[in-house]
Amino acid sequence: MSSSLKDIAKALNVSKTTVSWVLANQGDERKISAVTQEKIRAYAKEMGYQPNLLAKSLSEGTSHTLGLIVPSIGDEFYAQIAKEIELEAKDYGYTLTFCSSETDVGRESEMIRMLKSKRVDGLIIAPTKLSKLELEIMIEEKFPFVLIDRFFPELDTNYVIIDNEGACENLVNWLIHKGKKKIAFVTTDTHLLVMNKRHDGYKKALTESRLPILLELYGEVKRNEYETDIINVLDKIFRQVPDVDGFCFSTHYLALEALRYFYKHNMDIKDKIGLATLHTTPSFGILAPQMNIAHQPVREIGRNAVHILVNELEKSNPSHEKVKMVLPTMLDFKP
Amino acid sequence: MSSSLKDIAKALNVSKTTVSWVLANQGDERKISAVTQEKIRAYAKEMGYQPNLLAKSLSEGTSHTLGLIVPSIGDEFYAQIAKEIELEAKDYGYTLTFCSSETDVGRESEMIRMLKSKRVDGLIIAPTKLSKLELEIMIEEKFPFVLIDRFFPELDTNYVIIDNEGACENLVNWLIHKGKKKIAFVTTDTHLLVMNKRHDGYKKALTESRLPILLELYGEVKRNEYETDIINVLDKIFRQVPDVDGFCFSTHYLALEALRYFYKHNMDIKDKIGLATLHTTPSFGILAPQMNIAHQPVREIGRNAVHILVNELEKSNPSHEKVKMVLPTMLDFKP
DNA sequence: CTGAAAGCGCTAACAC
DNA sequence: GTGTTAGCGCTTTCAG
Repeated sequence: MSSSLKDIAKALNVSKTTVSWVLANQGDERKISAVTQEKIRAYAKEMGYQPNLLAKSLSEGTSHTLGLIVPSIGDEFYAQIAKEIELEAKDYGYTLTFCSSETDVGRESEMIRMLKSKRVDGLIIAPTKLSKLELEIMIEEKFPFVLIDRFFPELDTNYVIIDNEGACENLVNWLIHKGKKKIAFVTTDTHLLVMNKRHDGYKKALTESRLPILLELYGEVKRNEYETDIINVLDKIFRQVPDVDGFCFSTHYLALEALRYFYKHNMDIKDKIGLATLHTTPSFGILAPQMNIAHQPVREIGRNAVHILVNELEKSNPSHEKVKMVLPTMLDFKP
Repeated sequence: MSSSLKDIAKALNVSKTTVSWVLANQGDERKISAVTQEKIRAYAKEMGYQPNLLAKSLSEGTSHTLGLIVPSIGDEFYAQIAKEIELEAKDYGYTLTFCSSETDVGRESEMIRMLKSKRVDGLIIAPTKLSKLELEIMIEEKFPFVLIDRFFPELDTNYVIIDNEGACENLVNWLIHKGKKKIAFVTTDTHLLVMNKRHDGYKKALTESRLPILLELYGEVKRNEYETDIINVLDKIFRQVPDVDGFCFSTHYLALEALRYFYKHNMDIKDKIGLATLHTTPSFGILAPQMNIAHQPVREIGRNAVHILVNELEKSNPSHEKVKMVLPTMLDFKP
C-alpha cells in the first residue's frame, strides 16, 4: 500500500526531511547531493509513492481545495458554471469539492460549515434562501468566499452576477421596438432579489415607452411545480388579455415550458407573439428561432469567481476591498 | 478564528481528550460528568468551535469523501448523475470531490492520482480513454472504486452500466414493428465499447427481422465537431438512400442535432421518418413527441454506484466479489 | 471520571 | 549536505 516519507527514509537510511525536500523538488536548493536525490527519487518511484495530501494540508495550513455550493448541480446552468469553475480552478492548482443544496434548502448552512471544517481554502456559493447568518459569520472570520448568480446588497462580499435589470430591460425594449404592445412577464422564485431586478427591468422598459404596466400581464409560477403551474399562469394571461403579443420570461426553463404550451395550442410564435428570455437551453435554436435571448456569460462568471477567490487567497495583503462584479449578458436579438 | 480542541481544553482546565470525547458524543459512554460535559459543550458553542476535519481524517485514516471523475460535468447526463451521486453520498455521510477530464483526456490518470493523494475513501469514475494502467494499479492496491456508464470487460472491477445492446435492439425493433424498413444508425465516439454495443443492438434487431445491414445507412459523426459533422453525415445518408425511413441515434445530443437538421429541411418526422434514441433531453417532448426513447436510469446508476462503493468501504470483510451491474433502460415507445 | 502520551504523514526552523 | 525536533489538530490506548 501507499508508502510514506518515513518508509522511504528508513529504507534508504536518510532522514524524513531529506526525502521530503527532494520530493518537493527542493533538493538542489537545499544542496542535497545528486546521488542521494537520485536514490530517493528512484526508490519513491519504484514504491509508487503518493504523498498524503491530507497530512500536507494539515501541516501547511492550506488544502488547495475550493468548495462550490450551488442550488442544484443537475440544473443545466449550474452544471455549466461548475464546469467553468472546475477548469479554471485546475489551472490554478486547486481541486473542487461541491455540494448542492437541492430541495433541502435547510441544509445549506450545514454544508458551508462542513466545507469549512474540511478546510477548503475558499468557497464559491450561489446562495438560495441561505441563512445570511452563515455569510455574516464568514465575513466576520474573514473566510474567503465569493457569491455568484445571486447576492445580498446589504452584505459586503465579493460577488459576480449579471446585470439582471439591464438584461430584461433590453429584451423588452427590443420587443417593443418590434411593435409589441401587450407584453407579459412570466417569472418565478420571486423571493430572490435577482428575480425582482429582472422584473424591474421589464417595468422600466415599459415605462420608458409609456406603455402601461398591467397586472393581468404578470404571471408568477410556483417554483416547485413549475411544469404544471405555468399552464395555469399562461391560461390566465390569455383569458384576461387575449391579444397579448409578447412574453418575457425571467429564466430559461420557464421559456421552455411556455414553448411546450405554445406548441400544444398551436400558437403563432413566429409573427404574432414576440418572445424573450434570460438564459438559454440548447433546443431554443430549433424550437423557437425567433426567441430573443439574453445569454448568461457562464464562462466569465465561473472564471471570474475563481480569479477573485484565488487572488484573495494568494495575496499576502489580505485587507483589500471586496470585488463586486456585474457582468453584462450577451444579447442575441432576432430581426 | 477557529478554535481547536486544545484551546478549549486549556480555557476550561481539562484535557484535550476529555473535550474530544464529549464533542464526539462519547461523553456518557466515557462517563464524563454531566457538568464537565455541559461546560465543554457550552464553551465550544460559544467559541463557534469547528472541528478540523483534515486532522480528524488524518488521524482516523478515513476522509468521508468520495471522488467523482466524469468526462464533463457540463454535460447534461453527467450533471444529472453527479446530482444523484451527491444526494446519495450525503445520505451516507460522504461529501463529493469531483474532477472532469473535459477535453484534456491526457490528465485523467493525473486526476485519479490526485484524488487518491487527497485520500478520498473511494472513487466513482466514468472512464474515457483512460489509461487502463491507472485502473489496474487501483485493483492491485485494492483501492475501492466503481465504474459507471462505461467499463472494461477484461478488468475485474465494480461497475454500473446500462444494457446498451438491448436498448438499441429494442428501439430498432420498435421501429421495424411500426413498418420501417430502411433504418439508419447514427453514432459517434466509436472507440468506446458502449457505443459498439449500441451498434450491435441495432444490427441484431435488423438481422432478426431479416433486414439487410447497409453500409449506406451507417453514419459516424466526429465527436469534437459533432454539431457540424452530423450535417455531412445526414446529407450523405439522404443522398445515398433517399427513402430512408427511420433513424436510431446512439445518444441524445446526436438526436437533438438531427432534429435541427430535420426541421431545417422541413422533413416529415411525424409519419414518414421513424425516430429512436438512447437517452433524452428536455426538449424532445416538444420537438419530437414521436421520438422513441430508451431512457438512462440516471437515478439508479448514481444511487447504485454509491451503494456499491460505500458497501465496499464499510464492510469489514473486504475480499468480496466485484459487483457488475447492468441496468435496463426505461423504454418510452410512441404508438 | 479524567489525563498523558503516542501517533496519523508531512513541513520547516534550527542544529551540526 | 543531512538530521533533529517540534508542530499541524485530532483520536485512542493505557494509566491512574
